[in-house]
Amino acid sequence: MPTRTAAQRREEAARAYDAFIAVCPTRQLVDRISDKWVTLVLCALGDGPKRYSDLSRRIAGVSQKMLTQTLRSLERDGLVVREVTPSVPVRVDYELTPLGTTLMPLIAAIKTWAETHMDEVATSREAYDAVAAR
Amino acid sequence: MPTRTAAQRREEAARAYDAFIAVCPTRQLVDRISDKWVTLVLCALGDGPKRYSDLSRRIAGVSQKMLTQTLRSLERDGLVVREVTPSVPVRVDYELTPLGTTLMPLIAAIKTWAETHMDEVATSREAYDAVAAR
DNA sequence: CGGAATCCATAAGGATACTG
DNA sequence: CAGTATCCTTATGGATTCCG
Repeated sequence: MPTRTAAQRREEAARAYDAFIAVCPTRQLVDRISDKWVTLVLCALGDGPKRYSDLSRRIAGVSQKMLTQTLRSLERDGLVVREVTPSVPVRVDYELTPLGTTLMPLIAAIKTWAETHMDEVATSREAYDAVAAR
Repeated sequence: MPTRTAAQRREEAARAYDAFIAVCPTRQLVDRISDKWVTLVLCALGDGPKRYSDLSRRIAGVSQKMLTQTLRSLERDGLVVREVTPSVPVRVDYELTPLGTTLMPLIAAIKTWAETHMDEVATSREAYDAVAAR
């Protein structure tokens, strides 16, 4: 009889796998929200559908290339839907899918942590830099 | 004759964006956990202090350059502490600070979402790519 | 309006070699 | 052991131009 049960060994293996193998789902999700604009786009879509031009206006500083690229990847991941109205000129709306919506509480949690603790981080940075400057 | 040229409007947008970045703690946190290795390091430190060499072994695929760089930035942000034991050879341990520990539930939430929904994302990607291939 | 395609500067990051 | 320094390749992303 081993010192660890099969369940314990499985759990350890799963933890190791989940955390450190490149193909783990967590890694992929982190890569996803890592993108500079993904969070901002999801945030902008959080309170309802938006037109392409609305998004580009709301997310100041985004280039047309990056906005399109971000929207495409989100569409590919099934997090947003793209709806084209073939009028003249064309009208394109983007909307969160149900799956994309389930991601919003996560964004909210990140936001909450940030608003609660980022001042501590800022303080720590100043202290660190002050020492490094000497 | 417009009141402002396109260039002027772009410049204003960029300035507004900079201001937004400066005051937005969420943006800063996202930038932080966006880093490819930050989440993995925090995860590895989640169950106790680790030596430098332990970390580099546990986080398969990280180069020593990126590991050091990541640890430095986390130390600067006050999320981990670096403890040097001046033995021969040197021994360096890294440990989560209380502040760093408060970030763990967030990582856990991300992990949970990923494990719950990444298969849907994968399915969506396959469907999207299948259409694009035609 | 909502993109696609191209060009190009910069930054990120890996490999390697060396050090206290 | 725990880094630092350097080189060099690749990825990122902005600007610009053109199109249905």
